[in-house]
Amino acid sequence: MAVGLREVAQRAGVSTAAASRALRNYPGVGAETKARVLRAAREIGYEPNLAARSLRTSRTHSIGLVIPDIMNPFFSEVARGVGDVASQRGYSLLLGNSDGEVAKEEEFVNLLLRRKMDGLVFFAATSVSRHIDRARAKDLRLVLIDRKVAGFDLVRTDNEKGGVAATRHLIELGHTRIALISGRLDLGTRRDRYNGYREALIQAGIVPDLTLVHEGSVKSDHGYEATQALLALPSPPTAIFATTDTIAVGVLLALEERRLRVPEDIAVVGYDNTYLAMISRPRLTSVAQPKQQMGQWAATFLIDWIEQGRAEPHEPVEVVLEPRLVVRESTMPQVMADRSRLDLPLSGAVPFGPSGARGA
Amino acid sequence: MAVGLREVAQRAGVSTAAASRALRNYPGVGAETKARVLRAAREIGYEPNLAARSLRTSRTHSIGLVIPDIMNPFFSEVARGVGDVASQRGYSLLLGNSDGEVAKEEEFVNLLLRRKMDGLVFFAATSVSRHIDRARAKDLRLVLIDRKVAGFDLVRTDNEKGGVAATRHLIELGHTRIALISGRLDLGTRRDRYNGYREALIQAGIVPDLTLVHEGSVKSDHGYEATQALLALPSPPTAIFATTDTIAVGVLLALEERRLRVPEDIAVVGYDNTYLAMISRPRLTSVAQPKQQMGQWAATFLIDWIEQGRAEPHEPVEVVLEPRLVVRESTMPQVMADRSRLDLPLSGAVPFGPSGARGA
DNA sequence: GGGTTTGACGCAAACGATTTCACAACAGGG
DNA sequence: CCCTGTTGTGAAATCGTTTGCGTCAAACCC
Repeated sequence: MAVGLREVAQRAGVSTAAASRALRNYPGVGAETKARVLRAAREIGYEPNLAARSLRTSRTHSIGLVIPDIMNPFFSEVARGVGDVASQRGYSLLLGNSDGEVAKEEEFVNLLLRRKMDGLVFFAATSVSRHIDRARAKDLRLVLIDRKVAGFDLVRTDNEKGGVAATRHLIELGHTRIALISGRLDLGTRRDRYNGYREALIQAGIVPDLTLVHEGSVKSDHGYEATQALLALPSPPTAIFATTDTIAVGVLLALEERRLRVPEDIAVVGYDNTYLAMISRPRLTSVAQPKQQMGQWAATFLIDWIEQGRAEPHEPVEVVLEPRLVVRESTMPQVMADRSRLDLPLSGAVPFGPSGARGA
Repeated sequence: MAVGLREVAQRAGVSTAAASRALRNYPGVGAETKARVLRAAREIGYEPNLAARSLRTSRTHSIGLVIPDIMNPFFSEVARGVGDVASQRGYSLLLGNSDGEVAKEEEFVNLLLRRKMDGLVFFAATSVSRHIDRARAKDLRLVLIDRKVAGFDLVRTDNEKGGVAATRHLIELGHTRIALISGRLDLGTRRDRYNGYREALIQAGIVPDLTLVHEGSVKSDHGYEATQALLALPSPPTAIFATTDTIAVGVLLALEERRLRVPEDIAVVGYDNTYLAMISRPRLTSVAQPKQQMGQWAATFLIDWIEQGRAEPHEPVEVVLEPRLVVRESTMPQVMADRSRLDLPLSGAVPFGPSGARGA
């Protein structure tokens, strides 16, 4: 009943070897024979068994993607980018949600090993951990996004520059007491944004004030609570830089409850330019990262590596994409006044090319 | 260099057969031998090759998920539900974005066949198509979400009831001219919501007015444009039922531009209760579907089917989950006044059990 | 026309596990 | 002491491909 290569070969009156070569149009098989094999395959509805092929070739044509949570709009956009490139180049994508927990990450790395996936795109929770060392030992192909890990390729945006852009924008609007609300600062990306914030302040001759810096989680709750704390200060800030749109949403809520006007009383900048930023009222000025592109780059890298190999020893590659400040009403009321259309990135792929990237 | 079962067996001084049994703790191997094998395996860091296993057992322990677009918050929540159950039960999840295009769906079904995945959770673009027939012929295990296809299991929510709930809510608030803006009505779910809307109107003695019904896409653009059209009517509606939160976002935008107050001038209800609903201003009253649960159910179903098989011939099962109306300020200004916290579903799993479901 | 190159094709050995079956070894019962 | 049943173990077949190598005929060269 099972229709395998054997059946195809039999029907075409050739050996399985010939059939195999014909189907993959591999040299060494005559035109006429090939046609006969192809026809036979079509007639009996042959589909190659990829498990068998993998066993033989030790290539699975599948890559993994480990992210903290697919429900987070940032990650789902990246995932979309990875998925597009993967399917376009003939790879399957295996998805894993780690919730940022090392244990779950480890589980997926294990799976990668057992399934013999060809590679992995990885948002690591931390830069050093047992499973990453193991991955290194087994010389897995790993491409990281946003978190630098020694020895592996990395795709990221310039978060420091983003932090500078956001802060400088507020400074140019005349603000001097600018607060920062962030997730835990032990992570590279957040640390970079914070550094950018500091740097912009210092460059403008403003002395950074640590009472205006709130470190916590990236959840809206934290934005909400931190804002309340900030407003209770003797001299509260006139602007808030939330290093995540999700945090910014909490900030806006707290301000709304206090009946403070945004941006007249307090200006707010977010980060990531998810559609939270476009939907909130007022719409959020936010630092955009090319999320889909990040995914596309990571996948392209990984697959190129898989298919072309590498000269050894090699320097790990690092692609740094540029962030872009998108100004909306939460800092400048007039700016969106005439923009009537809403461009939710709810579907459709972005065009993708090497533009905007630079190696390092 | 490669460490396989052979090496483990050799090191433990047994045959590969014994080693295989020991590692899967399959009966027929002595306690002492087993211990030796396990230790040997651990010592040399053995990981079974799943491709080889699949080849032999014709089970891959992997399932596919085909959705239109992972960037759509509705689908990413469902995906999270599917992913959680899959990984909890030891399955890998392969993700495919179809963009609702039949061609891409077909591609993924092909892949399913070739990779010999154990099953597929599927948001089909249409109920009848070549690849679904093919799937039927090859007796693939398919579980559908939201779109009924003859002969296959289905997980859905009661969209008609949801439509009734939304509409009745507006009626109870005193509205009689209630518009509906929807995506294309040829899809079952949307048709059901529309039917619920009609039914609720008729039950309340209101004659449905077709000039108040706008069919188009589910994008925000459509909501925006349809609203403009509705406002241009000689007697415009006092309430709008948008059958998707994304549409509702466009509606709110159009109303805001006309300086119409929501809900005082026009009330708005959305559908899906994505976080768009919680973030927009005013927050949207919306019909909630238990999205993660839908995914969890679908995956549970599929895996149960895979592992336990079925009595043949079987009736396809249909699980219908209950929608729930979440009332917010876009219909009742006072309702959220004291709710200070924001509960963005940006991470974390929901508890999951059979509650709330009924078979059919 | 003999020798050599070429190209098409088949044989059979992998790949790394699972599983069937046969066979020891050993115990207990008659 | 033989027979039977139980339990643990190993040899070998198998899953469906790919691929190295050998064969053979046709084509080519001088």
